[in-house]
Amino acid sequence: MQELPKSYAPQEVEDKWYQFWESNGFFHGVPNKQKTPYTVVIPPPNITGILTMGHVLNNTLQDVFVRWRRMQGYETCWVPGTDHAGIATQHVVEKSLMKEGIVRREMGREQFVQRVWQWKELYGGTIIKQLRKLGTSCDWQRERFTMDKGLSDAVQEVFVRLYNKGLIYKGKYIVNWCPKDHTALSDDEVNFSESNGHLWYLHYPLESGDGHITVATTRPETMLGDTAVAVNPKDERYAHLVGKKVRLPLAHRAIPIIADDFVDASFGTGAVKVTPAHDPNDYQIGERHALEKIIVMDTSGKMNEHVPTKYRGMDRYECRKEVLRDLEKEGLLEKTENHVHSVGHCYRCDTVIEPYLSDQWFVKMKLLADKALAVVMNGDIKFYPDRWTKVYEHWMTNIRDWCISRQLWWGHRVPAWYCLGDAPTPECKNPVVSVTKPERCAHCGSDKFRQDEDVLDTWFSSWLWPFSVFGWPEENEDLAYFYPTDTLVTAPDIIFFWVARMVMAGLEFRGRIPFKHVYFTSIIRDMQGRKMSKSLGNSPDPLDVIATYGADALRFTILYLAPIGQDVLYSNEKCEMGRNFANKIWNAGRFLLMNREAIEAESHSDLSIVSPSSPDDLSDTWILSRFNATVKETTAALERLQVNESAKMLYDFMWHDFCDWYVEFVKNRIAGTSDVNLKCSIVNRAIRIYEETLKLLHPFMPFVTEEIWQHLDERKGGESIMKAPWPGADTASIVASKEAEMEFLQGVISAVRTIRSEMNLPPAKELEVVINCHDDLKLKVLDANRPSIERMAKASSVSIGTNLPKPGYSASAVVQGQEIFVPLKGLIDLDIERSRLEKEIARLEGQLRGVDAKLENPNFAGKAPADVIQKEKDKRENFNQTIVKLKNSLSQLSN
RNA sequence: GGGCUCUUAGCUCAGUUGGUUUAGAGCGCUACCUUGACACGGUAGAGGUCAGAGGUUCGAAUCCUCUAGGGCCCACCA
Repeated sequence: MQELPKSYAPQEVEDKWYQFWESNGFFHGVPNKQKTPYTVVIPPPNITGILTMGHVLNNTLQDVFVRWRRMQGYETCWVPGTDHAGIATQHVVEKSLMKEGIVRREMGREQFVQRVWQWKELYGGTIIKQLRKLGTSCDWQRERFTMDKGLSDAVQEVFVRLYNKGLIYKGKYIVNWCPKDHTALSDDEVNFSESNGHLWYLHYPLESGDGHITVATTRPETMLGDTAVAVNPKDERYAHLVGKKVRLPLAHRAIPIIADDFVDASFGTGAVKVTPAHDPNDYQIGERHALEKIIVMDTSGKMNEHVPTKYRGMDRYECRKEVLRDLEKEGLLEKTENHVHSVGHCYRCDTVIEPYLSDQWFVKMKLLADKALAVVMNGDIKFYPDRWTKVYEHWMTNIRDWCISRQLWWGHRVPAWYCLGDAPTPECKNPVVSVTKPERCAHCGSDKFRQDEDVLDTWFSSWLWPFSVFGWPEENEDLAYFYPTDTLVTAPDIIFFWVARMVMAGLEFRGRIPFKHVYFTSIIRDMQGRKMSKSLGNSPDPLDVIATYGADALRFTILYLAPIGQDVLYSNEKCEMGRNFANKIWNAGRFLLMNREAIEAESHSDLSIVSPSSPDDLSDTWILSRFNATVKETTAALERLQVNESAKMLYDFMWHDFCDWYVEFVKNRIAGTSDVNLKCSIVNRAIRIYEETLKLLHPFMPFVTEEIWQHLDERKGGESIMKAPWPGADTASIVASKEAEMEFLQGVISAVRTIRSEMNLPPAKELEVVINCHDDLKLKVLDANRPSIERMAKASSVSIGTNLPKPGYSASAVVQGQEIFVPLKGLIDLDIERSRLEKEIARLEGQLRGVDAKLENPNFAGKAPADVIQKEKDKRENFNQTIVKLKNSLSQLSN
């Protein structure tokens, strides 16, 4: 066996092992009746996306769950894929065309869509390649894209089914319109932000000629489309005007003054201009009062033919200025106030959205939402952390219909057809909804049809993801076996976009929930707490991090840092923790292998055939106890989805228990014997525990664990740690008394080390140690581990006995009631020792006072459980004894 | 306007149902150590009235109320 390098070099092994796993098909899941399935579907990243720290957290978490369950014997299937991301992708391709001087509209729809496909083949899915660098064990044979044939079929099928059920309808409604992208946006795609605007007070003259009514508005240009002025019916100031008319300035139209409850009499002047075609509230008022709806802008936000000639063709903001100037000229602008209000922006291009009346397709949500709410409220689906349940509930009970049409070219086209017959009947205006083009119009018999121009919201394909990836609507074995999925790991900001809608779709089309657990991840922020964003340039490139620190280091660090539902402040330097840990694991393995080799050479035999000795050694019993406790607790934490907890426990066990103490004991025991068989068994046991620990670590750090595991033994071709069984906890090996014995032993060693350090004694200086022990069990422990104490405390001799006198000029300590003396004649500085002891006594007396106070409190004695009281009494006893002994030492210091 | 969340060592954060805690970790800091696994390391330290006030309890970082200050989400206030 070649010697392992001194430190772990992730860059040299990661790709090798990833290819090994993938080419051996270890990631692939197939229906297997003998096993329980464990299914995860990836939240499909945008095809335009590149890997961010958010993806790293999200996908590492999924990988931990999947690798862990796979080792537990589940038939795992983690379906990866990408989302076609309508607006985002169209944008990217449009931009690249622009560089060639090509305008989308000029090249035509068909050609453009073709270009997007070309773009996708060339550049799309970068993120998928990057994910492999992270080590994700996705089932790549099942990779899907939301525009794949099968998934597109699913979309069409769903549209038709919902339409036939009356849950999809087409209507004229006020939608959020992006004048730049020329498309409607769903409510969720609009970002509202506070902005400093103005409130303009406009005079609308009464038609009767006597006076005017003043309205306040933030968008004066829309006044050209006003069809009423509304006041609150209870507002006495205006009661006499209701039913009268005003003359709309500039447009010179007469419009009525109406009364509507919506109007807040205390805001502005208490009178509102009503523009039903350009404001959602005004639209509602318009519906209630049968007002005309005048659209005054075109789809680019320019004023159209329904406004006076002089404003036509003006941009909405240019028009705003012009309208204000004209009103002022006519003396109709009363005043202008500064006004902070919230303005909606397009989530893609940040253009101010325009409420706009247009023809759109909608999904009726009420019925779907009621069912989807129920399965979360009754616990069929559990959210982690639970508090998102409330957010979900609030949204689901206040849900509005979902606008699913988008005026884009890239996406799933609405499967609705319009008759183009030469002799249309009135019914021919109604669309025919069908997956395929209808052969003949049922009304006029024509065979000419035009398909709806709109495409569907991207989320209209994502909400089917948990079953469309398995081939739905086709019923097949995969779908039957792998659906429903188990754990969904996603960011809380898409709880409405995606999570809620998947629940609806799952129930509607499969009759079953789409997943059982939803893990909402943390948000990764920079050290100032800002969100990672392109414009701030504060998002590290995970691939750089992997190149510098290694994938395992990144994975472990981010898992360790991210408790469920708390945001994480991240910087690259934090990955040093993971890198150092990987290196620590590496070197522990290196130590064991080096020793085994040395012993094999010494014994001229194959060490692996020598079985481990029975665990009569305390360090063996202890490490087994600690190991099994770690298995138990780590597994339990994973079951609660508390990945950071399990990461911490493994870190502590591997570093502090295994390396800091156990390996040191192993060193001492090997050095302390010439019996080769004994040496073999000591190292074999250590290797075995180490190997089991590697398995526990594997889901977190797949690469380093595989690399070492492959060195640990001669492995056959297709063997991998990722196929090894997840260790089970042998609870019988968890022995509290043995852990207590070890704690005592560690305490003794630490006490001597502390004396050495505080007395400024050189590390190489060997010390005499005298232990005065009055406890039979502890005596046995000390006696059995004398060589370890000698080595680990650097002692030339260790005298152990009952009633040993305190040597003169010695430093002292008390561990669990037993006195430890280190004779230091000629070396001791009495002042240092005195202050050491005084400080310790003072500290203990402080503790003692606390315990005394508790015990003297009659309420405590009366109400606390007996075991708690006993514990406090034991504590008091301990403190007392220790204090007495230390005081004794103090008084005899100079003897 | 509603709702959620956070405030624990210089920094970044753990702390599951209130009691084995003398409140932990990593980084940073101090002293010593290049000892045959590891300086990406070891040993020993310093450092916190758990944001503040009240309450419940025998007992609170942990449960409740309020206050202050961060962050987030939802909502039609023109």
